[in-house]
Amino acid sequence: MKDEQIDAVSKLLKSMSHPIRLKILCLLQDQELSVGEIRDSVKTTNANVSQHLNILRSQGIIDFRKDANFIYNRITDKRILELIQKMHVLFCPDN
Amino acid sequence: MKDEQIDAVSKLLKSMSHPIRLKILCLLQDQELSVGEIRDSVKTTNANVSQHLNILRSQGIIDFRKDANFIYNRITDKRILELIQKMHVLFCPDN
DNA sequence: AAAATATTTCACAAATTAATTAATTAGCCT
DNA sequence: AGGCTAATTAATTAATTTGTGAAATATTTT
Repeated sequence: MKDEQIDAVSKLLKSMSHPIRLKILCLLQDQELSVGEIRDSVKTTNANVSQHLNILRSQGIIDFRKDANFIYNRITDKRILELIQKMHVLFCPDN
Repeated sequence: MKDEQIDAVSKLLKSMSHPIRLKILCLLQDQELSVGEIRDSVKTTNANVSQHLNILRSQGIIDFRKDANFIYNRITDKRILELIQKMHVLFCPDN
């Protein structure tokens, strides 16, 4: 890896390396979820989820669509899906 | 992933997500290197490399052996090797 | 034993990250 | 329009991370 790539990938990893954000990504693996649904799953405040979502959005990892006054989030980058699957295989062999 | 696994994996990712540490891991993919060799490659101070190595060691990602007054470092966890390879395929398709 | 080399440890300042609360925006419904 | 719900933004504070330089440790060499 070249230095630029190192920088880009480390930023990506950093944005995935917070437990709340990693959990969000896991939840979004196979479904889209609203901010409120995510908030309930990760058990924190609305504002906190919103901020974490923003970090993932600014990295281009997730995208959202608006429906009424709900915002549905989903993973846009297929490479992230692959990476999460790989981590699952490597580090969570049972289940 | 269960919550405990989420926590464990996010710690792992966090330790890999600093550019210096990611570069160290890339360098150690196929060879063992002394602290000084790593210092030259990543262009920082000895103390800084030493501290980053400690973070990787305490995560069980790398190990070292002593030879004279050199310390040679290598990756111990094969899963880390696989993960790095996957990231390389996904995010650095050319080269 | 002293000097030199390789690495680590320590203490500190600067920068970044994270959670919390309150305020704000946006869209729906009656 | 006014009230309600969903989500975001902003400001503040606490905690963590990072890099640096100096001192310490360990081993080799002279």
